[in-house]
Formats: sequence, structure tokens, C-alpha cells
Amino acid sequence: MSTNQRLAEQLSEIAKLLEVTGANSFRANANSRAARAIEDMTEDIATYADDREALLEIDGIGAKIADKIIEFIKTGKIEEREQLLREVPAGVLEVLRTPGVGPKTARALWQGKGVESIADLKRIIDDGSILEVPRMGKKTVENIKKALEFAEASGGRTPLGVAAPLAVEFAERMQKVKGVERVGVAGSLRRGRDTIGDIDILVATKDGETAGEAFRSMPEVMQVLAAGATKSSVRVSLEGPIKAETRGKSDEETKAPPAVATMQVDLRVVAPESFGAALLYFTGSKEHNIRLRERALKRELTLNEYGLFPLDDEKSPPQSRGVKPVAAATEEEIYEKLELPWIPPELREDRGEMDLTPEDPPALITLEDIRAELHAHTTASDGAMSIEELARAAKELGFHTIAVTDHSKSQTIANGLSKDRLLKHIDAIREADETVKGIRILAGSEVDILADGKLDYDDATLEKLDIVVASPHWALKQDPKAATERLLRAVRHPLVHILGHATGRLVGRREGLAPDIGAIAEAAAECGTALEINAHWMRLDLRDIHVRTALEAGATIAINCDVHGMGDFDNLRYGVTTGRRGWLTADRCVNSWSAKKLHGWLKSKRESASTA
DNA sequence: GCCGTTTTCGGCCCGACTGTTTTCAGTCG
Repeated sequence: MSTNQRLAEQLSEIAKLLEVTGANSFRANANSRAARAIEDMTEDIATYADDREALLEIDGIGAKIADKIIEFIKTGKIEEREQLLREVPAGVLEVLRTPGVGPKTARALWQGKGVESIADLKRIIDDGSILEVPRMGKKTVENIKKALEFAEASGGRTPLGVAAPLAVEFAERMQKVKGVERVGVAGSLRRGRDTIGDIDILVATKDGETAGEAFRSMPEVMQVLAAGATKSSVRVSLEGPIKAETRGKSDEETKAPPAVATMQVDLRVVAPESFGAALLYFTGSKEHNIRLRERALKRELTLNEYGLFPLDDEKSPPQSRGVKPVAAATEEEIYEKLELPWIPPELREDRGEMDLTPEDPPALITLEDIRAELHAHTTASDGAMSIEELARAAKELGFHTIAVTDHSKSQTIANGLSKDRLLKHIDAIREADETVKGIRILAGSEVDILADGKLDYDDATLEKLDIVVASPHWALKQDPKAATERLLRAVRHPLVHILGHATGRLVGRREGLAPDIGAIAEAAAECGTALEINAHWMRLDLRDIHVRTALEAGATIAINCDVHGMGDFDNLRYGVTTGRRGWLTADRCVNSWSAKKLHGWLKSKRESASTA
């Protein structure tokens, strides 16, 4: 875990501990906000050790928290947290993580019944003494029991690529329900986060009863959690464990993935005339919504899921008094009244999108901008398609270029190519390039970056290739400093065009390397090396915040599907979404360039290499 | 504990649902 993550976790723990002790909730909140700010940073927080002023510049960090950060960097601890942990047992935090158990309940369980761990909680559920806790009835206990079982069965959040197809399925079925006028998928799924907590489906209808019933009786539904007039929540089963394609993967990927057995799906029913306000509200993020509401208040307006209303002195909600909204039907008109451009969902994370102006709306990359795939495997290593099949598939998608980049020799499990096999493979690629018209097939390699940063082929061999994608596959538990050195060496190598899946992380399963992305981005910008977003939903590596850092440093981005089989091209959308979350525009993505510009860049790197 | 296009002090987003109550506290997003 990186220093930033460790620090963010400690601050977030402080926030939770404060909530349990019943401290001022704004104080707790301030610690959460600071934790989030640090989590979003890609530069190593340790570099701020001697720069308190710079820390104070960061939004959400004031004098007190700045001191705590410096204390953490210097000592690895925060005394306030130690103090709180002397007061509140650490196990109470575990209990607090149970859905349905908030700070008040956790405190009551702890102080009333001595619950200091999940085991304690289970014990008093079993012996029935939990019912002695105030406001604790049979139903609440039953819900906690189920939540505990669920937590044990699943790893928590679900990968985007697993949740998205399910959401689409639900949305399509809801569209067919009688009376339903519009359907939208909201929540973190719409924002394109790499993992999804629960799926939010929004429907516009005047007949909420019918919609709710149809929703709750979907075949996948295992349990109904809530069934109100405007909101239903269900737990659904996912079809078995994630079907991870093993395809001869060389490392932990072949080990059984954790089964994400179920996930929660929420249905929200809204009136058609407030669909935009509801969609905006349920898309979030929470932080973005808070900013929007603060912005509304400054303009004598108030925003809720029914619309944007004029502010008055009445206490009851405006929609309940028949007040006419200033805007409600579409997101666009609400943003407009708040003097903002329509903000794409991927940017709604309170990461600076509020500074956008209507005159200068963001022009993010789209799926249609992608014209080339620069990372694909064939049957020569661990892919499922021949060179020609791959090329025809890419051509079908309208691409002008496909790069064949099979694994290098150290990837023995993935049938990596020896130098001799690679040379023959290059000939086969050249031949296919002659045969298949209408698309350019590049001869390339996904060459391993060895633990010390050396590449898996010698330079003379790499020189024969049109394109080199260098990726780390082994030694992914290296310390951050070694990882940075290793990747820097690859990025600066004159024969490398693209740094593939830089950290080697697997969403929810493997943390991967934690290199200094800022330093890598700067080197990449300087050397003209592109940094890859690996579009497979299990990887999405670079992450969104890494992309942002790379762009700020002046680097270019590649979005590649890392194709092993036909279906992998479908993952492109997740790569593009991740790019958009990092504020990527088409002109900064090499896969969006014209054939001429792309091939020119690939060649120019080689020319500068030979003159260097 | 942070922050300032009404504020260096006094604010800090808003509503639905559940379950336990008998008018509302707690949790969630």
C-alpha cells in the first residue's frame, strides 16, 4: 500500500472513530474529506514533509490536518488516532462497516453490550441479548444478520465489467414495463468507476406500483430489501463467480477469483417531468451533488432530486407545496441555470469540474474516436485468434491499424516467443499485412519489463519491430522506489513506444505496483512514450487519477484492449470511460490519431533512437 | 475541522425508507 493510501486510511479511521464517540459530525467529516483528497493525489504525500504551506493549499486540508499529515510522514503514526483507539476498540470499526449499522448503533452495541468485534456481534445475535439494545427489534436484527452473511460471501464492490451488463439487462427489461416512459442507469456505474457498490436504475413513470412490482419480481432477485412507493432495493445473484478468462495467464490471475455472488440493485421511480433532476441526483457523486447544492444556494436556489427551485423561507420541501421548479426535466437545463456546462458523468467527482465554464465545455474522448488497437495477442502466444482473424476483426470495427504484440520469451506460461520464434512471427505478420487489405498490421511485441527494468529482448531484436509495448508481469510486489526505477528505465528506453498496464493491478484482487506516476509521466512526456490504459475491466490500469496526472505532465495516452479473443474488443468502452474520468481528449490519445500521424509517431521514435 | 461573491465566526445538502416508535431516530446515498 502506498503512503498516500495508508495516510488516507488513517484519517478516514479518525473520522469513523470520531463519529462513534459522538464528536461534532463536521469535524469527522473534515477528516473524511481530507482522506479523500489524499487518496486522489498521485504524487507521494511524503514529498510534503517539509512544506506545510503547500499542504494548506490543498482543498479540504487546514492547519490541524496539515499537522497530522506531517506527523504521519515523520513518525508513521497520528497521535490523535492512537488516542481514539485507546478509547474505542478497533473492532468497533469492523462492526461499523456492516451495512445498516451506523455510528449510533455501533456505539450503542459497544457501550451497552460490550460488542468489540464482529464475533461479539454474532454472539449477542445468537443468544438474543442484542434485543436489549435500544431501538433494536427483530427486523433490524434480521437485517444485520443478512448483511453479515452477505459481507462474508462477497468481496464488497463488483467490477465495472461484471455490473454493467447486468445493469443494461435490468434497464432493458424495465423499459418494456407498462407505463414506463424513460429508463436510466445512474450511480457510480454511469460515472464509470472501476468498481460498483450497487446498481441504480431510474425509471420515469406515473405508475410506480407496476414498475416496482416488475422490478422486484425479476428472476435474479434473491431478496427484497426495500419496497417503497418511489424506491425498491433488491439483492440479485450474479451468474456464478466472475468468469475470468485464464488464457494461460502467468501469475495470480489463474488462481480462483473471489466469488462476487450477489449485488444490490436499487430502483428509483420518478415523475417524467423531474427525470433530469433525479438522474443528476442519483448519478452523484455525493461530493459533486454537495457542490451543486452549495452553488444553488449561492444563487438563491435549492436543488433536490425533484428539481432546482427558488429558495424561500418555508421549511417544507418546495415540490410538496406545488412550487414550480426553475429546471427539472433535463440535466442540461439544471447545469445551465447553475452557470455550468453539462458535465459528463465521468467528471462528477468533485475533482475540479466545478471550475468548468459554459463557454469552455469539456470535450472528452469518445468510443468513436478510437481508430487503432495497439496491443493484441494471437495464437502464437496466448491469444485465441490468428493474425488474419485478428486483423479482420479490427477492420470490421473500422480501425485503420492493428498491432500484433505477442508475449516475449520470459512469459513461458503464456507461450511467450523466443527470439527465433519472434523473427518468424514478424515474417508471418508482414505476409498477413499483404493479404488483408484495408488495414495496416503492425509487427510488435508486448515485451516484459524484467524486475530490474531491463527488457526481455535485446535491442537488435526490438529494432526489427514496428511497435514495442513494454509491460510489467512479474515482481509486482516490489517496493515503490524499485518499481519507479524499473518503469522509468522502460519508459526512457528509446525502442519502447508504449508502457503497458503500468501497475499490473487487478481490480479488487491484486494491488500491483505503486510507482511514482508523476515521475513516470514526466519521463514519458519527455521521451514521447505513451502510457497505456489497459481497457480490460479486470485491469483498468492506468487508473483514472493516473491518467489525469499523465496528461498534466504532458504525456500521451494509449487505450488498448489487450486483445486475446474476439470478445475483448468489447472492453474498449471501459478503457475510454477510464480515459474520460482522467479528462482525456482525443488529441492526446494515440489510438485516436489518423494512420499517418500514428505511424509517423511510431517511426519518429525509431529515428530519434538511431540518431541518439 | 474547514472555509469565505453576504461570514475570520458561524455556518456546514437533502430526502426516502425502515423499524421502532406513537412522532421520529438512524442509515443510506
